[in-house]
Formats: sequence, C-alpha cells, structure tokens
Amino acid sequence: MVKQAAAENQKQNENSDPKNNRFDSDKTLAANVMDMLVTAIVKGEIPPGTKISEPELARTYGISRGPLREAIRRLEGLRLVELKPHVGARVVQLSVKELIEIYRVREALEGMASRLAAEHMSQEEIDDLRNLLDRHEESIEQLDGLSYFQKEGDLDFHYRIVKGSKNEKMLELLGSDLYHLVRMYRYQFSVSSSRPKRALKEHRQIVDAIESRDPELAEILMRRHISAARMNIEEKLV
Amino acid sequence: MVKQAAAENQKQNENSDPKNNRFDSDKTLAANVMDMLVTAIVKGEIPPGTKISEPELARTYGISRGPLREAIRRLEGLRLVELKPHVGARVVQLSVKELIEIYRVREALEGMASRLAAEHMSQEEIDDLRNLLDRHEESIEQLDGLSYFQKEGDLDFHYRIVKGSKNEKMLELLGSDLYHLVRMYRYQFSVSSSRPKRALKEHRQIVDAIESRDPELAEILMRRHISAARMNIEEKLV
DNA sequence: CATCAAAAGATTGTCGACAATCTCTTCAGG
DNA sequence: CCTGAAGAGATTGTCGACAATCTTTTGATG
Repeated sequence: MVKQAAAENQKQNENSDPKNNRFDSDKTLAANVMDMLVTAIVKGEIPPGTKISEPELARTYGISRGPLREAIRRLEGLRLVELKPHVGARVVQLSVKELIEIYRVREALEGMASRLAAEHMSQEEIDDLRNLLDRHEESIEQLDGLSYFQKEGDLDFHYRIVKGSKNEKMLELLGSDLYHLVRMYRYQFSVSSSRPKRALKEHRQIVDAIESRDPELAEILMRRHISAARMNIEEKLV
Repeated sequence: MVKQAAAENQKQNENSDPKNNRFDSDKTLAANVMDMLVTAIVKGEIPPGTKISEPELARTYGISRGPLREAIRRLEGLRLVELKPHVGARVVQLSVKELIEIYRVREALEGMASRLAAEHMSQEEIDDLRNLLDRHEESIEQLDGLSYFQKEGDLDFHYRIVKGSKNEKMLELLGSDLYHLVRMYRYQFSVSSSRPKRALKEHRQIVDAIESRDPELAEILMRRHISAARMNIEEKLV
C-alpha cells in the first residue's frame, strides 16, 4: 500500500476502541477528519462537484465547524476541493485535460526522480523493488491483472522510485499533491492500465537501469513509460 | 431593514477607511492574514525557525484565533511553516540541501515547461518576453545588476515560461508551492546570481528556441540553465 | 548541587453563538 | 406568463470561552 507522507514512524493506536473507532485519538480532530475526507473524495464516495456543506459534514462526523474548516483549508492545499469566499467548498471536478497535464508533470518529475534514484538508491531498496515487481507479476497472472496492480500497486512502484531519489521535495510534491489526484482519477474513470504486462516489463527495465547506476537511461525509460501511459489515456478518453 | 437599498449591486468600501487600511475588505480575514504572513515569512520579517504564537499574532493583526488558524493551515500547505500537534507552528528552517533539492525539481519541471512553451506559447507572449529581457538588460547595465533582476526579475522570466506552457498544473506547483520558497531563500541567503549577464544570455537562447518552435532544444537549454544555477549555489554555499 | 516530580502558567484544540453574506422563495408589476 | 425586486431561510465568516495538552517553575529529596 502506498503510505502517506505524514506520520510514518509514529506508532498508531490500533483502533481497538469500539466506541471511538473512527478517530485516532493520537491525532487532532481536524487531522482525522481531513484523512477521512481525503479517502472519501479520492474513492468517489463524495462525488466530484459536490458542495461541501459545513453544517452537514459537522453533523456527519460529530464535530464542530472549527476543526472541519481547518480540514477543508488543507484539502484546498491538496487541490482536492476548490474554495470560493462566502460561497463554500466544492470537490474538484475532474477533466481529461487536467489528467493529461498531471501526466506531463509526472513525466518531468518522475523522470528526474528516476535519474536521482540511479545515483542514490541503496541496493536493499533495489532488491525490495524487485520483490515488489515479482509480486505484481503473480498478481497479474492470478487475477488477470485487474485489481491490485492497477489501482495501488502501480503507484506503489512509482512512489518507491521517488523515495529512492532521496529528494524530499520531490516526495512532497508527488506524494502529497499529485498522487491523491492520480488515484482519484483512477477510481473515477476506472483507468485500468490495459497493458499490465507491458507496464510490468517497463518497470523491470527501469529497475535494471537503476541497478546499473545509469541515470541517463533510467530517466529516459521512466519518461517513456509515463508518456506511454499518457498516450494510452488520451487514446481511450479523448 | 435599515439598509435595504444596499443589497443590490455589491458596492464595496473604497478602502478610504484609515483605521482598517491593511485589510482588503473584498477578501476574507483568513485570506488577508495569510497573504501578509506569506510576505512576512518570505521576506524574513518573521525569521526561519520562529515559533508562530497564535495569541500573539492574533493581537498583532487584531483578529481572533479562528481565521488565524485557518491561515496557518494554508501556510502549512505552502510548506512555509511546519505544524506539530499540540505544540504549534514554526517557520520552516532553510537548508542548502533543501534549496538544491528544489533546483532539481525546477530543472525537471521547468525543463518540461519550456518544452511545452515551445509548442503552445503565443507569438504575443514571446514578444512580451523579449521586451522583458530588454528591460532586464537595461537594469543590469544601470545598477550593475544587483537589485531588480536578481530578486524578482529572474523569477518573472521563469514564471512566464511556465505560464506559456499552458499547463495549469505546472503553474500551480511552481507558482504557488516552489517559487515562494525560492524567493525566501534569495532573501535569506542573498543569493545574487553573480552571473547576471551570463544568465541573461541563457534566457535569450531559451526564448530563441521557443520562438523557433524547437521543444527539444528549449527543454535542454532550460535544464542547463537551472542546472548551472544549482551548481553556482553549491559552489558558493556548500 | 543535581535530579526529578508536582504544580502553575501558557498555548493549542474544540465548541457554541452571533454577524455577514449568499441563495432560494415569494410576489408585485408589466 | 415572465421579469425582477424584496424578504425569508440557510450558509459561511468571525468571535470569545472553555477544555486538553504542553512548557516552565518550584520545591522536595538524595
């Protein structure tokens, strides 16, 4: 699973408290609600374009409007909602145009991430990455590649490359800004990569380049890989 | 019932009120305070590492803690402050390492932006850009290139390229996430590019490539340009 | 004198209430 | 019947107060 950027080495309450089970009492109310809203929006439980009503949501989650408003302000930072003064927040409306823009950004950023990963990724990380790809292969064979790989597994691979770049800024931008939107689009449009075996092969080539410590090649391959995904989307959705 | 006629055409106070002159009554309080805080942090008026005290700032700006907290949550989204639960917000601490990371990101993103600008920028935009560079040249000759060009003018050029890419997402990421930090670093470390004429020449080459509608070259030149700036920083500050 | 625990103080987190603004409904006039 | 303004209703923006948590001070003990 793709772990989110914040709070990775903090130990979490195991949620065994039945009466308060939806909230992590370790974190602040606003942070809890924000996480729930992110999930709800990304999965489409709150559909795109929906008006975010503060009184309604406050009732739903059983909190007051204060923390809720703070959560909404942070959702705005993640570009998951749009905010108009004195009017309110709306869940962002998805468009193919914007998705394609995101893929251009990913091509640039992850290409660079791949280049840096070839320089800085540890051998252990590379080995783990290969294991991940092996599991992806099994997943493809077993389920005809329709569930795990498409939704989260693919992003998991990309996330690890970015992490391997050892560039915190890149991790922030991709991990906490763009990937939310990418996942949202996938849920929304059911963008099944439609070429899982092909993608897996490209993933392996990228890892090969990284392991050979060939930054130039790693970047080129990643850019091609994402560019191909973009063209696949353009072909399918435009 | 006192003011019935006032409801119709949204007439605004013309800001002639002397006691409230710091706030734009058109926007929300939180938005106003946020803008002021961004400026204060970027310019170093609130130094890096400073604890953001809610009661203190609320007194300073004459507002209550509610809007202030919302503003701080948005500053967190811009990565200008770091937030710890139950402890508070701190202005981000700058490091050369992070600055170099940012330049890697810029190299990737603005390289792509340059490529796209070569495809999508209008002739009018290109002409404006050339005018801007002419003004930069004057500025360099007059002031020995020490004031405008270094601080804002350079970013202005880069901003226009990004805008010319016609990629909204890229504009969001660079314009509202990274450029704040870049400006903050410049104020902080007084990073005078120390090679203004050289930089101007590179800028002209980039515009040439864009006008020739040569995306490949435009990207390469921009990447080199930013990469050179990065190495200049590494040399000077490490 | 150093160490550590308890208490006092200050700060952050949350809430409910009121004010300002927007939106929907109603109704008069053409 | 349509248009548009006035009023009613609902929503967002702001505030002050209280609760929960952290930080500093104090003081007891070795």
